[in-house]
Amino acid sequence: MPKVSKKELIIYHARESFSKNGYELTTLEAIAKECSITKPAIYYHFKDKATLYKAVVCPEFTAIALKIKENTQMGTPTKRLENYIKTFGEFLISNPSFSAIFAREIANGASSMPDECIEQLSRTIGQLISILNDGESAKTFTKEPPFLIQMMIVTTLTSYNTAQPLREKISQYMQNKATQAEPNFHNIIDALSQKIIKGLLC
Amino acid sequence: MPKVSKKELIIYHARESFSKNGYELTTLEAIAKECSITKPAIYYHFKDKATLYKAVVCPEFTAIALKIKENTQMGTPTKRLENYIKTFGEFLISNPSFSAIFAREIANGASSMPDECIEQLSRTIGQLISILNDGESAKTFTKEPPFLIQMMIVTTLTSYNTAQPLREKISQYMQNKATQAEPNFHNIIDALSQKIIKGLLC
DNA sequence: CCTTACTTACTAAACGGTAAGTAAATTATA
DNA sequence: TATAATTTACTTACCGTTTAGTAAGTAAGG
Repeated sequence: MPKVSKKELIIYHARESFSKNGYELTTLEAIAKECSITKPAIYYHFKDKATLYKAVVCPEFTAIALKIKENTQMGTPTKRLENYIKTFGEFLISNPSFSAIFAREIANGASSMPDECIEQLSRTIGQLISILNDGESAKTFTKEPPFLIQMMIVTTLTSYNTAQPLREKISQYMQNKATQAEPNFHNIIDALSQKIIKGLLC
Repeated sequence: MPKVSKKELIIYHARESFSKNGYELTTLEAIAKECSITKPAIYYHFKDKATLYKAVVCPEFTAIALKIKENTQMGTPTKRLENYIKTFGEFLISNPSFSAIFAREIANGASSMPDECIEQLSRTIGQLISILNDGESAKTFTKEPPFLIQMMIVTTLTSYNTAQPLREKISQYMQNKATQAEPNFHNIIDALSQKIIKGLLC
């Protein structure tokens, strides 16, 4: 029996809606309905819509930053980079709302991203930079712009998730091409990891 | 003296706003103001907001599909793939509004993308599939999910553009790390192209 | 009796879209 | 060729709905 407070319930349904519909198309009325309460009840727990949004996204950015840090401390640069990519990918699997929220934030230039999240993101990228630098020093990696590598990892994976409906629509236009079975996301993570590491090796 | 019709002027300013603010936060009133006309004048030229949006995005998708086709017909699979990536990248440079619009469409699962654009996108991906297949047959490329490669190319490049404000914010949190000069976008295209091709080679 | 956790009822503003009118250009007609 | 009719390209004024946010009231628990 999950003993979840009403506040957490609101956050849960808000996350679903922000992920599915985006910030603008999410209405507090709809969230309230999902929670079987009324809209002003949300205002009892949260100052306004933007604050609710923060309550939705900040924990996710904090969690991913923590996991990345935990999983990319030890081993060779290659192994650490592999773990970086896999940790991020696995996080997207266990937090299905995150891909869409993150992809929209990037598309919007992070204009509405709370500072707290940006700080967590910097930590994550700082970790990536340290891995790339170590790999460079050890002459295993070539020198590349770290932010490009970050984008290759995170936007490829998040967009692969959000673009699933697009893939389905596109495959309808591809009658001629053989419709191969869609790889599952674990395979996509592995394939991306291999491609990026191979691309970086000296 | 650029002889541009009022209709084209509306499309121009609409593109600017859709790119900068997204579909929901773009108001017809604001577009009208930019054109020095009134809102109903827009309705004289376009049925509704969605139709105006189509008029903004469809030409871009058609143009990129055409350019890709033109530039990736001849040469070795490696050269064709390089051209695919570079053509896409150069298109983003000459069409600065496109990155944000495209990135948002992907983030939204292309739910509001006109069928016409999806058809153009399918053509583009069809072209990529043919390059990858040829490379596979020639034993130069390993077999990879084409859609993953497509995402690695297009979302990395579009997001690299849209994420520029984010990069600036992040660099403020990175006092300790040396702030290396930001590579220009041509270099990013080259670097991505090399990484992807290297990752795909047998 | 006071705080918690709400509900009902409401306001204000924004925004997509429309109705109706009009000046200027274009075309048809006498 | 002068004039009447029509179309083009708008404007002013407005409507209806949606939605964030608020004021005020209330039932339950400590």
